[in-house]
Amino acid sequence: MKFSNFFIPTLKESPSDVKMRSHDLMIRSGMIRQETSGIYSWMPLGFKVLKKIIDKIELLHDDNGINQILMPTIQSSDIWRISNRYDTYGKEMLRISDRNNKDLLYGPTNEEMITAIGKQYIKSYKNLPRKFYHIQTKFRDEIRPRFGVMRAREFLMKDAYSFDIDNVNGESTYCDFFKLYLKIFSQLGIPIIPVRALSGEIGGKLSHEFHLIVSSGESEIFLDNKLLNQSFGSLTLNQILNLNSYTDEYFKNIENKKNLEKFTSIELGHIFLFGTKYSSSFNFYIDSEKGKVMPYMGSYGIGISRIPAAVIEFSNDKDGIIWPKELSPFSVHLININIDDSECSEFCEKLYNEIKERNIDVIYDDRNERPGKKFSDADLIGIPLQIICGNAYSKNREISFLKRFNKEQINIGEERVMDKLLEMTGYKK
RNA sequence: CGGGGAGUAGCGCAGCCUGGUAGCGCAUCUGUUUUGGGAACAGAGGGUCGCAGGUUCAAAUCCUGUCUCCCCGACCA
Repeated sequence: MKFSNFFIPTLKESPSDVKMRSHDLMIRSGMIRQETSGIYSWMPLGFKVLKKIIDKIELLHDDNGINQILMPTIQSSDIWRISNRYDTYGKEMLRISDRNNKDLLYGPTNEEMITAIGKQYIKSYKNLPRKFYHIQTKFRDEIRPRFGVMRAREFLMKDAYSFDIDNVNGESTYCDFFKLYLKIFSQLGIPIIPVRALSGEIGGKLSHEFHLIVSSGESEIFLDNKLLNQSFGSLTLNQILNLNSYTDEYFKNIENKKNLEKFTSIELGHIFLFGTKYSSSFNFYIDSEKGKVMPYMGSYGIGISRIPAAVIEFSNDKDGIIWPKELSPFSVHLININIDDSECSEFCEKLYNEIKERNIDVIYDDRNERPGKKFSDADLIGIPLQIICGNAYSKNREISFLKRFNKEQINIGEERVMDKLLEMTGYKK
């Protein structure tokens, strides 16, 4: 992508009502634009990050036999009356009515709808287990939206739902999702901490949240700090249940509070095994070898649109964003300093095309701007590797490689540029 | 919902107290000179002063109402 053809409306000054670092940087780097309280447009750069996250999540869900569907944003009140949540969900639910005065709502979550879908099609235990997911906009009318997309009213969420024959199989599915979540966050470059949670409005007994620890986080979690450097990937269900980490709500109810340290964090994922709560209210039975049984269900959410903000909150410096390479909107930021020097520009064009041919996501700053503006935009946008072509090329045929995270800069002869690039972006060891 | 703050050019703000017909910085456009860390100079464009009503010869400014946004708190997959 050429910078001149990619709309990135960067700002020098921060909007006055912005309080959180990530919110400020998302606005100034032209990722998002506020439409009204808690509702945002995603501009090209922001949407590109979102798509990186979506792609990774889709890939890993598909790999695990979880079927992608797309449910509507608008739901009928009917199914919510069946679960009795139409009355209990409260003002967070945005209620609307159509021209015939039928009560509709903008979905805050989809347990009811997926249960109705399951009930219609799943008739036999031979159809279980069954897992679905969708990635869709949700709306929750938060009392006080804040911090940009961090606590938005309209937001993008991945929610998955599972159907199992009984509790044992349900727990096994739950355990699979637990591990899938660890894998997803790991592949997004996010050091995640799983914590035991209460299940709240959704209902049920088994629930975990997935948190990113940052000092500016809105959540509080309590954990044994030995867990900070632990990998959780190979845990059994029993080990998962005995993890010494808790949400603040859960923490209040536990007995042994020794060795638990408090951290502030951002919640990025939440999984529940709620059992027969909805299959029961929907009278959802299937035929099994033992006669009719109610399926055990679970739901599994990831706050997709919150992830970019959380990662920026976690990784930035005074000059801007520092993307981890896993979800950086581009892998390489090629900067042409001497746009008027034909040798320099020809080299950049050629290098740009070679990078693209290798399917490496590159942004090429070909704009007719002063070096200072190009550097500061590059730092603000935060691509992990900057490749700078300017005077050093004109004089010595050298190109500068600059690592965004520590600003370490080295010069490389032109013949070794591609090799070095592959090495530094991790495409070649 | 309680408490507080703010709406003036795309963004950041001044002007309001003490009424006289709107200004600064950044950004944008033109020209010249510049060009390895947000350039300099010269010029230009851009505003229903959130909205509605009232007071007045005259309202961004005073009064009333209203809408919106932000902050703190309570709340929250």
